[in-house]
Amino acid sequence: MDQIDKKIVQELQLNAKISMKELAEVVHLSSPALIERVRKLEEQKVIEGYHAHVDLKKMDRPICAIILFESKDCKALADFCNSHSDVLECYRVAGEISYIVKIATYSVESLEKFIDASMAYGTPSTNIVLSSHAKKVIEPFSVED
Amino acid sequence: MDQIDKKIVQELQLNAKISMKELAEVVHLSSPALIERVRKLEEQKVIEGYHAHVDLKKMDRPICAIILFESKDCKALADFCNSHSDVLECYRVAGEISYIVKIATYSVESLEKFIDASMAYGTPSTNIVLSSHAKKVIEPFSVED
DNA sequence: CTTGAAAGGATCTAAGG
DNA sequence: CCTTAGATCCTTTCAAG
Repeated sequence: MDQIDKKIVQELQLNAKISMKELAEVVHLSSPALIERVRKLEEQKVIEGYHAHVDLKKMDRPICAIILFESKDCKALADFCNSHSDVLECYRVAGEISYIVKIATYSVESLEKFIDASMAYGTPSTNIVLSSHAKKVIEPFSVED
Repeated sequence: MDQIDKKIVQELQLNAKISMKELAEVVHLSSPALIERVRKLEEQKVIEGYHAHVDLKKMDRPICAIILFESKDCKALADFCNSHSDVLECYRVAGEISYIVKIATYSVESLEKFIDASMAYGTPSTNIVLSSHAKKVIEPFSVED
């Protein structure tokens, strides 16, 4: 991962659909050289994939919550979460809290329904998201950080 | 958003780089019809963008943590988080906890450094992520949920 | 790695249902 | 709002240096 690879990864994080020709110009490389680098980044799985991002509100999921769980049976909780369409992300964590889940749902009613269902697997503590910000470009860790 | 649009969004979430020709075949539509639908989904901002996903470990960020903050000055905390390269996501939430931040960093030492720096803006409670799962395809909310 | 040329696709347009 | 067919344009690949 030299500086050029970093720039390539950065650009593809911002815009996965940029053409190889245009990206080649951005990093001052010829198309064949650029394409070979991108191929290697994909092969090494530095780049895991290319995905469209959707607006949760437009998907009728205006309510977002982060739920902290204390649970004795993380496996059962994980299975519940993975099979529930409201769940976007789940994290097994070390500490007093054992599971953290991010959900997006339709209404306060559907949120209540989720919480009630989840209580079979642990003790939820629900935090409604008021606003959020997610980084589009993740940079390789460097010592300046 | 009819059934075809849902399928289009689903496929583009899985693979942003699928060609319009191939996607047209998947949804049993002609290329021009498919392209027009995709254009509208982009224009309506149902699809917000297309991004490459990277492997955090390959970016020298093997340690992931979710940090819960109690803070009196959320603005200052938000500014700190938005300017720090370790921070991937941050959420302003309602409740006892006021801020939830997801970070990815290089080492226990760099984690400590982050926590120490963050303590100027609030009281952090750090949860190290042991394992995680994120949904690739977000479906529109439907009554069956 | 670069350049340039050739091949193969993809997208766009136009005409028609 | 859709389809088909044709034309154009662009990207990628290949060969040579």
